[in-house]
Amino acid sequence: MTRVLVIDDEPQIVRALVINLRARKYEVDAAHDGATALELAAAHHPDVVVLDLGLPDMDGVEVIKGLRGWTRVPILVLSARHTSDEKVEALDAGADDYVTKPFGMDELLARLRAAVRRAEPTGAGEDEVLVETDEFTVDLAAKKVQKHGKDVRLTPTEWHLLEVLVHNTGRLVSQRQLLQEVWGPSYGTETNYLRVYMAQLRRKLEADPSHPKHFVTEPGMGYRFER
Amino acid sequence: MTRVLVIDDEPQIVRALVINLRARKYEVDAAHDGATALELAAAHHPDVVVLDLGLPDMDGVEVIKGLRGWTRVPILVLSARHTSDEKVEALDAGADDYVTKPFGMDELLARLRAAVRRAEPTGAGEDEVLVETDEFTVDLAAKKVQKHGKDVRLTPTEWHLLEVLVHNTGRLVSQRQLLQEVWGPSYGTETNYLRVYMAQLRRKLEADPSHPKHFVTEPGMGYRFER
DNA sequence: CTGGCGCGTCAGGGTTGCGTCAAAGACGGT
DNA sequence: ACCGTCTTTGACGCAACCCTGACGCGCCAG
Repeated sequence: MTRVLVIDDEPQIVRALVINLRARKYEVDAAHDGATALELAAAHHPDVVVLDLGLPDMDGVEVIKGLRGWTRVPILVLSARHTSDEKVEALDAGADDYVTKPFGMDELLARLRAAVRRAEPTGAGEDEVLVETDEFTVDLAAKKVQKHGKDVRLTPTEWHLLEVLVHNTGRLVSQRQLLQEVWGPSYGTETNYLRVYMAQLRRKLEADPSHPKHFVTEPGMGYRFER
Repeated sequence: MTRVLVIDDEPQIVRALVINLRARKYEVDAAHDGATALELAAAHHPDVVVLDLGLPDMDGVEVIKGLRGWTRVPILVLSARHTSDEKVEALDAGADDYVTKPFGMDELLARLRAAVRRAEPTGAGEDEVLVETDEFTVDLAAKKVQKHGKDVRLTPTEWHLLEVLVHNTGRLVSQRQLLQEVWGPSYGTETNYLRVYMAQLRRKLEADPSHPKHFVTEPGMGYRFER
């Protein structure tokens, strides 16, 4: 059974979607704001997400990024905005499709089927949501890190950096790529940022920060996360 | 480089698409009817297809089915028809997205990026990026070298040199080419650099550095990497 | 035999890059 | 408006890397 997560703050839209989806034998969760949506997604691992960009608590694009931090689940965006910019922004943030309101239910369902269909066969190669080392654990979905069972507090930038590194476990990530993914495309040479934040990550996570086992420096090239 | 196949019978639309795509460094093929489209797709294996449903020789949906018979390449449908039925039919036939004309070029390009992005593999089913010899292995994706199972640390220049040689496994690479690829286009005669760094590579990777088996010198010409 | 050429090896010095610390600046919440 | 947290920026020491020059060896031609 296909699990759908519907995120929208307008009750009548949610109701219409839920009714139609349930009638077609989908399993449906609903959230009316971004925070609970991210929680639900982490807890239930839906097969597809329907997301309204106009949420009360946070920007819809932030929800997309939050999901894309740990999963490749198809995201179908709903929005009342017709402007090209909004669409481009959402799609480039990681959305798979963009439907403007008002929408035809038939079309939405067809787009949903298309999104689920192309995700299916890839579903076998599951992404690791929980990455463990001998001394700490990274939960990409819950955005939580534990060291010897105790929660570790990371700042947003620290987390983002960790996320990129863990996504490429074992692979070398160039300093340029790290800077552009964490700080934005206009960065690329500010390697001092990396030095500072790598030091903080190591101080918080490594057993011996001055002799890192998991956050390895490859001088002149980049950094590598080793399990 | 990403290969795009554009299928449309209206010359001005094809021209607009081709110009925009080429400007963004896509490799573009164009077909103006379904039959040649299917041929081109089979011959060139595009990474994404942009398909106008209104073709002179056959129904666009037939083109979709024809493609879906053997490939999962993302298909982005263009159409002047706004009716829900048409969209549903195309999407259920196997299309990935449906854009109605007139369309905004920005939006189309964003949808194209989204389609290409999700088709990209992550991590697992990768290309052949592992080169093995009897004594060491080179992982081009992770930028990692192991000798008898133990990691070997290479400096950036050493790695870069190795990369060029491995990319041309079995072929002779001229000293000029090596110098220009590793040190930059203004170099070409500083063969002493090569001597020093080849020696270091051999010392780190060869079983008997003074009698190299894999990093072969072709006197006066260049070097060759043999598996 | 001898000189020249190309290649391999080695070691020293200038330079770059990294880790660390500290402090100033920006931001958000109370 | 104040305060705490996070981010940015600068300075410094140290290690590693890159370049360079010198030397030895083998090969070939004169």
